[in-house]
Amino acid sequence: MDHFAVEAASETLHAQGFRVTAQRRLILEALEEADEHLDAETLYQRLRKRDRSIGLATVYRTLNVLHQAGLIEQRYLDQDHSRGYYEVHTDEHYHFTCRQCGKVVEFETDLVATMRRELRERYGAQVEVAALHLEGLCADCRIHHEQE
Amino acid sequence: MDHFAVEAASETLHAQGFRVTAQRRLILEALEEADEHLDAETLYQRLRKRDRSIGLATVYRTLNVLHQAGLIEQRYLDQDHSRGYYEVHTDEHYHFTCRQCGKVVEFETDLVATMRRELRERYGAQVEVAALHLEGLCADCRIHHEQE
DNA sequence: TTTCGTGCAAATGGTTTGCAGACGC
DNA sequence: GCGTCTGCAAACCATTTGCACGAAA
Repeated sequence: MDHFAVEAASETLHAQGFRVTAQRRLILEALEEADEHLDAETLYQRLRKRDRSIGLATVYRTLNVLHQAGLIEQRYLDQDHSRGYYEVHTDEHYHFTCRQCGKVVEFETDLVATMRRELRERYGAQVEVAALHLEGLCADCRIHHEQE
Repeated sequence: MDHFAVEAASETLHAQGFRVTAQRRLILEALEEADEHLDAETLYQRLRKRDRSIGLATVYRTLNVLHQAGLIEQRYLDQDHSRGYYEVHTDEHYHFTCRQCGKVVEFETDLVATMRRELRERYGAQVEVAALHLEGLCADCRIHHEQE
C-alpha cells in the first residue's frame, strides 16, 4: 500500500545495479503491506493471488537480492530454524516467540549495543550482525500454565 | 576421556527413561572430548573411526535425545543457519563468529539475564531459551582489513 | 541488443523416517 | 520377552540452480 516506500526501495535497487522488475515491485509491496513476518512460501501464496505466473524460485532469488541490498532482514523465529522469515528493515528490534501459542512479540533494547561495545573492548572484535531470539511463554500462556 | 561425565550423563538418560546404548556412550564421549562445536557430519566421521558400523541416522537421533535430556545444546554458528552445531551443556555462554576467518569466540555476559528480566517486567513474558549469536570481524582480521 | 531476470523442473543437502533385525533392561 | 534402538535406504523439505525464454536498460 505504501507506494512511496516501494519507490524508495526501487531506487535503492537501481542504485546498486539491480534491475527493477514487475515481480520485484510486487514482492516489495507484499512485504511492505504485511505486518507479520513472512516465510517464502507464505509470501509466494499471496503473490500468486495477484500474479498467477510468478515462480517460487523468483521469490527466493528476490528475497536474497533485497537482503543484499539491505532492504529486508532475514530472521529465524522457529525453535528448529527450519525456515527463514523476512521483514522490511526498520528500527533495530528483536523477537520473542511464545512456544505455546506461537505469538511473536517485538521489542527494542539497547543491551545489544552494550554487548557490541563489550566485545570490542574485551576481544577487539567488530560486531556487524547480531542475531538475538528469545523463546518462552507469553503473559497469557504463562497465566494459563500456572492455573493448571 | 572424561569418564565421569559420560557416566553422569548416562544416569541422566536412564533416569529419563532412555536406554543407555554403546552408540550413545560413544557419542557422549566424542562430545565431551571435543572442545570445538561439532556438526552431525563431523561427529559422524569421528565416530566411524571407533565404530565402523555406526549410522548417521543414529547420530542425529542421539543428538535429539541428548538435547531433549538437557545434556547438550544446539547452536547455529553459520551465517546461513544451514546446519546445527552441538556442544555439551556447561555454563551459559554465547558465540561470536568471525566472518573472515571463521573463528568462533565464546563469551559470557549477564546482559541476557538482564534482558530476561526486562521482558518479564515489560511484557510479563517468561523467557526460557535465549539464542544470541554475533558475527563480524575478529581482532586479527579487523587489523588486516584496516591495513588495506 | 546486450545482459540480467524469470519460470520451470530438477538438483542439493541437512535432517528425518519406515522398516526389519538387534539389544538394553 | 517386551519395547526401544540401530543401520540402511528412501523420503522430506526449504532453498538453490541450470537452462531457454522474456524483458529491463
